[in-house]
Amino acid sequence: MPHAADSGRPTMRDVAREAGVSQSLVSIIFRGAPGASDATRRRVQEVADRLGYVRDESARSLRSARSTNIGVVFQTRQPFHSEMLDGLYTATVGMPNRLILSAVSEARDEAVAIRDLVSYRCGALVLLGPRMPEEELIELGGTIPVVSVARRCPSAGVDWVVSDDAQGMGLALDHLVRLGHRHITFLSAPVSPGGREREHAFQDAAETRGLTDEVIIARGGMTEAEGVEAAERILSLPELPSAVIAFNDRCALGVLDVLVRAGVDVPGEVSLIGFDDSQIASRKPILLTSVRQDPMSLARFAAERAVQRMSPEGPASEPRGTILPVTLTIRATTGPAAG
Amino acid sequence: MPHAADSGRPTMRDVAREAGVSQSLVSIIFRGAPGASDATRRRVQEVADRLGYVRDESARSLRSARSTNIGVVFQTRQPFHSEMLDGLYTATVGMPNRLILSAVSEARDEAVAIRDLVSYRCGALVLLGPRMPEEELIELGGTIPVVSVARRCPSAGVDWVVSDDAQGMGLALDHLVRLGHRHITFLSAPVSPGGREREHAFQDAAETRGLTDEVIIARGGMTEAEGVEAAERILSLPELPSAVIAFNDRCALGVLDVLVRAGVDVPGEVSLIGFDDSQIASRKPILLTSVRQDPMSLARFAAERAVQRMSPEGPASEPRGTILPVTLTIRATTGPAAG
DNA sequence: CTGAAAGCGCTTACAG
DNA sequence: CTGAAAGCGCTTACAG
Repeated sequence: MPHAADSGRPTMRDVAREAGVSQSLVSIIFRGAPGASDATRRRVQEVADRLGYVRDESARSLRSARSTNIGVVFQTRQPFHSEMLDGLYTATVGMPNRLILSAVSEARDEAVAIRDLVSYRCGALVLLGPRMPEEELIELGGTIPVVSVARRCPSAGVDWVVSDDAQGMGLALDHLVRLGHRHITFLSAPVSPGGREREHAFQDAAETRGLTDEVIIARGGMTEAEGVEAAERILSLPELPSAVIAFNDRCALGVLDVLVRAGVDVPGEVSLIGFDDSQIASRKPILLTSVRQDPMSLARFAAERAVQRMSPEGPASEPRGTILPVTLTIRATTGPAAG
Repeated sequence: MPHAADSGRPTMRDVAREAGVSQSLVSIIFRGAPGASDATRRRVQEVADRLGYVRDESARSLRSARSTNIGVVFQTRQPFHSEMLDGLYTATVGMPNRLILSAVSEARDEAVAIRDLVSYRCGALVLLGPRMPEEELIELGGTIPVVSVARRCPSAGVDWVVSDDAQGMGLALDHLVRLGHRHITFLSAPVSPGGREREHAFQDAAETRGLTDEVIIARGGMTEAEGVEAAERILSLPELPSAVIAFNDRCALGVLDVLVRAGVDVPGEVSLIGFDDSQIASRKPILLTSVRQDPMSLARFAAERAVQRMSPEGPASEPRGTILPVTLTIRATTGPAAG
């Protein structure tokens, strides 16, 4: 009387029967475990393909002693998150670990996204730019291995990987100073993940270079719209800064749009630098000079660390925080200071 | 000797023991099935929350007679897909159906993305702008209920939902004609999902309005970069068209960037219309006139149809294709024809 | 390699 | 409501 879960999908049992082997052997083959000859592997694989067999992930995951799934929380509408997703998929090609995605969007907050991943037996979580309070992040890290990407976490229980904002700011400022700029405005986004760090990095870098009095920190943001507003405020000033560093590329794009339309020559009158070096930065005719955070490296690191933490042999205690180097991609929005 | 799957996560059994009820009852409560008083529901829920219980989705999904999971294939780097993801999450709030995401990216093709969803026991698939050959799409539809979004499929075995391109083109052309435009260029993207339909819609709409001789179909594309190239070709012509309709907003943005920088007055010299009315279209200072495809409506329809097809009582045969109406959002890139 | 077995955490009927 | 039971499709050890 029980059920009729019969979706018609073939099971391992079907493959085994059809190939004339035991079900255990099929399992061995699909897990890539030792215990089958190459010839048998090929034959069974062929039968499976012919039947259209797809291993049931729910059953595998339920029965497995260790979970090897990596849960990924990302935000829709964040192009940089999309690039990191690409990187995560690339980084896990050929690995037995599967990526389980969970999006944060208007109708779905981070807590729900995380709970969903837990319910799918993820062995570790990769959180892209998590926005939850720090206490919650730390608490979560006590439950399950967590890798926070693009946000630091001062706890021994949470791994994190960020780009080197201090280095990035140094590169940006050195580039500008070399071009003769001194009146430089940084458009900050203190409420975003990693926003405070980037602001401090700017302050420190300016100080080190003796620019403290000539430098301004102004309200920016992490979206194009906020960049637009910031640019409008800048245009209303009695004097334009000679260079602007934006919190990220999206903000820089908003600024650029407004400046170009206002007839401001970029970089003739104002130089502009973004952060991320996202796909759009390299696009003609934008050609934005930008501090390059490599989404691929961030993703690869996050995936590797997640896998390490899941495995029993993994390093249980090791530096939890990692800072990846950045580079400056110089394009067409920076040039010699006017005058 | 079996395993040590003990992740420490509490199970239904733990909740039952702690709450002093049977495991069956906890299951009833978590499924929202009848058979428990409100008071008991509250009490058990409290215990579950206290223990940090999260229902195991692998087990639920494995044991359930019918799968209610909706698998979603989307493309990273497609902002419109992100908007539809938001819509899908919004549309499924409060429904028992869960969304399982699977991305198509550089390192991961559509076939792999789909296979992954099958392995997670999805009861139906929602494919955003599928790019596979039509035969494969039809074959897939024979295996599992499929809803193709933004691409038609002439088969009784596949549901699809698209925006009304014919209506959209009509709205766009009427708007332009009313403003006095006759020399109108359409930037096409024939290889993209739904690309051919949109091109035909333009041709038909132009014909209906007696514009056949004054209208041009040129190479466009679905990315900003292709829009940039198209705009550069347009600028090299002896005479500018009086209006341009782009395949989508991304293409239109590339065009707009180039025109603005070339000192072309938009809409003074050239009017510009996009398709999608994506978030970025409404952004200052872009303010792109665009044919509005509502991602929310597309998503809601896709989710509802997927649920219908999964349920045994669902309409087994009904119109499979649905065309949703569009609107024209008029902003700042369209104006009276010059002269 | 085979074969029989246990069991992951649930859902699902069923008798009380 | 309870309680005992079967079983989803796998993984995992174990004796042969």
